[in-house]
Amino acid sequence: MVSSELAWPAVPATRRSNAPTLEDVAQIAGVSRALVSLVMRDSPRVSDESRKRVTDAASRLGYRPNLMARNLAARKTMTIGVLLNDLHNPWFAEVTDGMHAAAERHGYQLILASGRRSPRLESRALDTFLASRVDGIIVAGCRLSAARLEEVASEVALVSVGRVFAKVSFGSVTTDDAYGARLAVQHLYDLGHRRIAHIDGGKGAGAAPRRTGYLRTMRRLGLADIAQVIGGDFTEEAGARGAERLLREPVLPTAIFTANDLSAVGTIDAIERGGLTVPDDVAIVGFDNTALAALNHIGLTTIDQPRWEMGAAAAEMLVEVINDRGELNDVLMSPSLIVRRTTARASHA
Amino acid sequence: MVSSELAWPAVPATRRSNAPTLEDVAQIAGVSRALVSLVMRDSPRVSDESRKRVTDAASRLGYRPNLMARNLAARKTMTIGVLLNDLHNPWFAEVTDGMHAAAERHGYQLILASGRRSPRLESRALDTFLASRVDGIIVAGCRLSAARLEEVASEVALVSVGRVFAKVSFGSVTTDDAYGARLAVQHLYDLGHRRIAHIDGGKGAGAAPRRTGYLRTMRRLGLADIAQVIGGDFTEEAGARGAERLLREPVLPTAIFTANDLSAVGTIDAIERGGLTVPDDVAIVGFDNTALAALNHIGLTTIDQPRWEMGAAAAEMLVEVINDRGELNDVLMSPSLIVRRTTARASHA
DNA sequence: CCTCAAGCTTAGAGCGCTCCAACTCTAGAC
DNA sequence: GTCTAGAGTTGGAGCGCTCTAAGCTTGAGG
Repeated sequence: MVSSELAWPAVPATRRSNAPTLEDVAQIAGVSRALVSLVMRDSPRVSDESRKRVTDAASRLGYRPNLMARNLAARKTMTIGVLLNDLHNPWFAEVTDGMHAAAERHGYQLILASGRRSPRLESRALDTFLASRVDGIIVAGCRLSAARLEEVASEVALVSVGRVFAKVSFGSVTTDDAYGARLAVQHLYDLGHRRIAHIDGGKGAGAAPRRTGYLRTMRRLGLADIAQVIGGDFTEEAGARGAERLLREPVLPTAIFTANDLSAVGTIDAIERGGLTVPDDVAIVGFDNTALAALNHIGLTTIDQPRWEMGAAAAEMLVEVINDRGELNDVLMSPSLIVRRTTARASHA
Repeated sequence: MVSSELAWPAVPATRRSNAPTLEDVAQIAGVSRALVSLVMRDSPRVSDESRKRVTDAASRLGYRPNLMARNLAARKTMTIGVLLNDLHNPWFAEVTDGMHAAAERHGYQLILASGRRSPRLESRALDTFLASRVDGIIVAGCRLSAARLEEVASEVALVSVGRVFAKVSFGSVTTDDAYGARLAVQHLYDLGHRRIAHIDGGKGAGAAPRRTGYLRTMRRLGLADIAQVIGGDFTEEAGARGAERLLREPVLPTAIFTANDLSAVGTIDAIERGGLTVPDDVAIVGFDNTALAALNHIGLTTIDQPRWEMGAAAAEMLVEVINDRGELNDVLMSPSLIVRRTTARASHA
């Protein structure tokens, strides 16, 4: 008892944690700290014998390099901070998968943070990334102002996915939403539809280009005079309200293009409640190709965004910039049409 | 030119990065490094005047504490690593929200990682957490073996959400799935249903207790002889197949309890394709109360898991343990019944 | 026998911060 | 006037790692 009490102060006050360090491994292996460091970093300039002694000692101790110490000393972290605006939206999941793949290929790690749909929290998460000295940042579906992002971009390379900003010093990867809208309208036109309405997404992300894409295509097809935009906000509710409003009009559209899949589901619901059938009485095209659209129960014709590829492209661009091998720019990716069961040839055609 | 060349070596070789440090702030403010450190950590033992000088200098320089250096020196990170098994599943989003709230309340940060449905990647993510010396780890819906998690738990406090493990040294927070199943069956029973079938989730997480909960409740209600479990796997497809199989039987169930919402949608779809209506011919109860169930278009009666609360409870428990104020144990949370439009009084009752 | 390059290994000076012991000042108690 | 108790501040020793420059072998070439 007494001996242990006496022994207590002998424990170096400078080592509280019991996690083994490089030093410990070096001591056991009978080599210098630097050599252990080289082995840990897979340096080729280490003899096989030394390597084995070190790895043996390390595994015996259960040694695990301390990333904070390593990154601090190496002055780089090999990690990319990814700010996801909303974990609830599966769009982000697939984009993130693409980023992971690209980052991995280049030896980078991803650390994720959720903005929880709040600009304030998003901003805070970015501060944490900066404080952690990540090598680059990707913001996905970010609600922050261009000014705030500029600020961040002045400290570290940054790429925005899913949202472009005019005249900024950071990169972006987005879908060509206007083109997607054109695909939707053209598809309906090809099926013989002429009276095609659009339930839009109001001020939501991507709503504007989808709306103008719709209008422009209608004009191009000579249908400008019967183009009809109903205000919405990307919710199921909005889709239903829009459809109800259309149902009250004297002459019904034969097809509706909604700003996203969720609204499309609301639209379908309202139309069926109104006693009409989809696609026979009214054809519907959504946007985003979410899991919802793919449900057999729904079978929604929609526009697919290359989410995975967008994530991969963003990470790829960022890595190139971090390594001074490229520069940031705005990448526009092409969406594609996914035909399912909510569209069919116009009945009067 | 020459002067700049001569000047080059004069730049201290010890400062490559241009990010300002504590030292820089101290110099500008005319105080010691220690004082700046105190101000940065909001210490109360700093005079107002010094505080102002320091904060002024800091903001002038755009100083931002280096988290790696801070955590290294402080021997703690005030962060909790959260391993999400699958970003695609919105279940994780809500659980994470709960964690965020609890962590925030205690001054902890969350860093997220995605296991992307792969045990190998999950394991790697845990290694990264350990290397980053997080103060605690929460694994959500983790597919890793108990042995592997034990290993991790031996290095840092760990809590599992959504999955219990027998006799382990880490905590868990899960839903009482058996009780949820009982709620579902009892609800149907109260509506007059007797012939209640179950389409299960096979070997999926939570499938077993839901199945046994169903069977036990049927027995308790004296319906053991007409209990019927159809094999499934949590997919829409499985729900449809199960329903089709039931439709081929001589005597139909008047109600079906499916292991999750997605299967329920498949079941509804198959039943309606079979010419029957929900809920008049067959009532359906799902499980999980996902966004899918809440869609107006679907209106699924289902069992709600207190996801947010589960996340919060997990983070809360972890923080208590980290601060030596509590211990890890297994928490079972109660689900509740959400009645929507896929259940109604049995027609023959 | 000396030289030298190649291959391995090491010492030591940081990285940017925290934390503790110690120091300097008042200002009030006696 | 001395003493003491804070309050405020500081130097310096780490935290665990990387990286540079230099050191030690060894064996081939001269």
